[in-house]
Amino acid sequence: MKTPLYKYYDQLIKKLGPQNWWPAETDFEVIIGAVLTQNTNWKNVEKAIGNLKKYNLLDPLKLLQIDSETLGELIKPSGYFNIKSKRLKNFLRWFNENYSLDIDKLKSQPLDNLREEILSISGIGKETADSILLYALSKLTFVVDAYTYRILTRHELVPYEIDYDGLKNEIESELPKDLKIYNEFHALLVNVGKNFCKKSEALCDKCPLNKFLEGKSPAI
DNA sequence: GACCAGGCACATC
DNA sequence: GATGTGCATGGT
Repeated sequence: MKTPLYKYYDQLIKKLGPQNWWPAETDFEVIIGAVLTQNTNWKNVEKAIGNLKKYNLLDPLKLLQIDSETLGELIKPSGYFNIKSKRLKNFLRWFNENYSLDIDKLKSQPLDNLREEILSISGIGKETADSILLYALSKLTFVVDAYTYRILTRHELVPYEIDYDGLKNEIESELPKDLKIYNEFHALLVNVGKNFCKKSEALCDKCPLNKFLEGKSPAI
């Protein structure tokens, strides 16, 4: 017997198909994107990452070496560029001092220790940390974000009072412990959040799955 | 011009 | 422990 959240995942993947996240060419690019997309439209992040690629700077050592002001200019399109420049520098210094800028060394660490370590970096909160862990390092941890909360509360799949850890635990306990499912479910929720379940709309009226979930139409 | 976008740290009560 | 605020560009 599948849980309600697992059923919801099934409906989304059947309707929308695999999202094949994260949209990046390398694991390191995932990490940079995870910081740059904090409270920011992904299109703006793409412009910023495009600037880094243009100057061949999407590389841990090169980004560690350039000064914060130059980095800020390059990532300006993603917004909050001064603070994000510092946050990237914080990560890169930690990455260099503890793992010699070697992403394979990061991947070899156990999830719980690594999550604690990454969360201790100033500027890396829970969502950014979990995004890095899941999408760059292939660790089994679910990524909660504003879309996750909005969609699942509006569908009454979780209570409105739930917080980040509560939502994360609820989803992880109701889904199979499977990297592909964690990967796809989060990406599907972002898709639904962007295209159907918008903030300005009180209800997800346009969501193709809403009527089914309310039991008012046959299964899709 | 208002509102929104794949948060986070910090101040204040 | 909850709540408020600054950070900033670019699209709708």
